[in-house]
Amino acid sequence: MRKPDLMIKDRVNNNKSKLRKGLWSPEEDEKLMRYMLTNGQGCWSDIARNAGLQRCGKSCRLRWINYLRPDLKRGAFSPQEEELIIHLHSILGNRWSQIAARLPGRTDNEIKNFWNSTLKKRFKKTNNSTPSPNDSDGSEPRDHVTGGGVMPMHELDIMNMCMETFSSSSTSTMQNFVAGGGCSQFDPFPMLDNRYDMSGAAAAAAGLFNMQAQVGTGEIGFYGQYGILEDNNMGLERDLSLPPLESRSHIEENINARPVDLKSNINNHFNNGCFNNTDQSFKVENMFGFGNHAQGESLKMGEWDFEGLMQDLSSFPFLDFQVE
DNA sequence: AACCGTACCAACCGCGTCTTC
DNA sequence: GGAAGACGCGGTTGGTACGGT
Repeated sequence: MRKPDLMIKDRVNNNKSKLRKGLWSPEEDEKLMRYMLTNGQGCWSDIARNAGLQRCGKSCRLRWINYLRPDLKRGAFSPQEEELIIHLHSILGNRWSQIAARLPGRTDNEIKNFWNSTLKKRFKKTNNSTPSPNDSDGSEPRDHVTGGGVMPMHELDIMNMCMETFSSSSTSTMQNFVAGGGCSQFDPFPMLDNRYDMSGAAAAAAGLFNMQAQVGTGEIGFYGQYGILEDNNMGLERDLSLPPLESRSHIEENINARPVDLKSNINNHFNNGCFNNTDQSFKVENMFGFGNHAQGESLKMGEWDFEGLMQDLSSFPFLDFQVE
């Protein structure tokens, strides 16, 4: 993208509003990063002001969510992630945030871009048809196939993939998953929450920072998130209809890309127990993100069909680990 | 080497929803 | 109850990278 020094023009253009637009400079990134790590998330317009950024809160929010968040996974989508995106899109349509919620470390923007730039074209080429019936505009989920008969090939692939994924983990894995939450006394990433935390027994066994929970490589990751959908032990059935968002399993590799001081800051923070998955005092609300999406609230607009949807999803063979 | 077209992606914009006063 | 501000989402834009000619 544009080099920071080429943004002078932008700066000049935006003198009137005093608010910068365009690409973020490394200095701005660092300011925002520092502020978020020190103060945590709050009102975005306050964050923008207090962090000394001449940006609107909206811009700060976007930058944080799409780029600075330590748990973001960068790089190409794995074939398994592609499959999952295709599958979820066939069900959810262009509800990128909901799709992203099931792909650890991926943002809605990233998935949206990937869909529009890659998958859409690929399907046009190979199929002369759309990747999913939603592709036409995607705003409305189609009737999904679980009740209806023919299962598209990619869904069979996903089933196979997930069966492999859980062939050695199944129920106990998911119980561990649910029981293995982290703690959070100070969380600079309230939006991320510990709900993403701990991709199951693998995490419990290996420890977060040693675990390379590569999404789509067979470790428990995003598929596992479905696993808590019907875990009634927590009495959270309804809330669990919105499974966890991203895991933090890629924090370390992202941290490594940060300036040293920030890196140590983050490490200190996490080592101080926030991701200590042996902490038995974990909070349910942290684990499941009551701070945000799944706040135990009523379904919001646009989620009206989601519960039923997920119920249908639970009928997928590859989700059988839930009820074994 | 220069040009062109395409792919990719960061960021903005507009709108709907939620929250607060 | 209504207005204002904040937030979140999806669509779109615009710039850079890259490959082909």
